[in-house]
Amino acid sequence: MSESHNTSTATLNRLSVYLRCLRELQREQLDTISSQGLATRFHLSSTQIRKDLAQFGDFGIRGVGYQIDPLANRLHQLLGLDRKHPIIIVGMGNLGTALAGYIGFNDDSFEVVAGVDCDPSKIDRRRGGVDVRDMSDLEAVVKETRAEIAVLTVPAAAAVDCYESLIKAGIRSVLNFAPVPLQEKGGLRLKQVDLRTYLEESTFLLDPPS
Amino acid sequence: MSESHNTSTATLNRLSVYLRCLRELQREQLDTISSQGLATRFHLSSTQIRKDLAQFGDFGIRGVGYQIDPLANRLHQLLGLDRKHPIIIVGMGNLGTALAGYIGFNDDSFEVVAGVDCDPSKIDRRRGGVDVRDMSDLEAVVKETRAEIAVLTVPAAAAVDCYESLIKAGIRSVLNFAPVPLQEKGGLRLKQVDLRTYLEESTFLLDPPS
DNA sequence: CCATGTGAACAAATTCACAGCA
DNA sequence: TGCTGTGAATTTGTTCACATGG
Repeated sequence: MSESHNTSTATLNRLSVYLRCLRELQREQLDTISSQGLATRFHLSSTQIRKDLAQFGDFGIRGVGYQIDPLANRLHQLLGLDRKHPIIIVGMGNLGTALAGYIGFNDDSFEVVAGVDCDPSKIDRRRGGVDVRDMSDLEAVVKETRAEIAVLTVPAAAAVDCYESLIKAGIRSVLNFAPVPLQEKGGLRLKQVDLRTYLEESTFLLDPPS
Repeated sequence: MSESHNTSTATLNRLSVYLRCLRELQREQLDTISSQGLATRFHLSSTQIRKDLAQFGDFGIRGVGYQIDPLANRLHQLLGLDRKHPIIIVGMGNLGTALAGYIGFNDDSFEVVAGVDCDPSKIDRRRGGVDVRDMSDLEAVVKETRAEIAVLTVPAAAAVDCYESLIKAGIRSVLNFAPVPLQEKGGLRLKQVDLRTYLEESTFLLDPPS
């Protein structure tokens, strides 16, 4: 019902999940689904589904549930997936190259438009299906490709500098895979994807202390 | 001070970050640091640092701060990093191969002991520095290597089946990179690392609705 | 006197429970 | 009747403020 956007990250992540669930239901030719149906099918919480969705309008039909197609369309649009987002990969090592191939594969909302690196042996070649450009041309690459999102996959030692460069170049959102905590600043969105932390979370929980 | 483990994921992730910060301070030959010092240096919250650390004992010295070496050692131990954790990679495509090289690089707490895949052209070769074994030998591989943690990097369509197999094979913790919501069950730890969701979070926030 | 450790206040997120509509 | 949408209750997490101890 509300129109202002103070949606939490947690809610946002769930919207993304809901959309994926709906896509699956669409493949099964279903027409409507109740919050309870979604919940049991995909191990979610029905109340939470209703709360999350109600933030953006009254989609549901009481006594019936949600119409899958319109709801999926609305989520698609809400998440900004109705236009193509150009992405650059910063650091075309193995991980960067793998992600370049991974993102945008079978997807028409995201496109990896370039990689950048500072290793001369990689520059001006194709890797992972994208052209690799010189890191020192970053600003030009961003301008040229209108990239909004950067995936940061450089070694830890280079992460802070690269991050600063990305800000200067006008990137608006960064997914950081380097195990270095960067700080969100200005209007820039930052998401830390920290494999090391995830593994350490596991090992703590595997045999908890005392 | 408490001895029972009901530590939240959020706290756990922060412990991992604290340890990394302490490592940096160690490289700078520092001896002690106050919660305030840590906070301003690394853009954290001093109160939260104290609350988080106090859960595991009284490490700090009032009026002084924390002794870096003992605290780092304790966190290292708490996080289970004082022994080596064998990891298998399930799905040795580009992403799996890249992660195989990435994890365990320069690290003595984690070791990738094998990859598994069902593509015959990959099986029994080395990729990303590890031996690739046949997915159908999973149980044997897990037994042999005593792997506790699995990194799941198979295509979406295969994720659920592979996950089930991992449970059967006795894996205790899974890091899932496939864009498929799996459900945590039994004593098994599950962590979703969903690139797609992260990107969609970005695009929502880049131009929020209405 | 300074910085920790912590109870108490506050804020955020989740779950409950039910009124109201198709 | 069945399921949504939502206030109210609860749980969880964070911040404040200060008593306590080196």
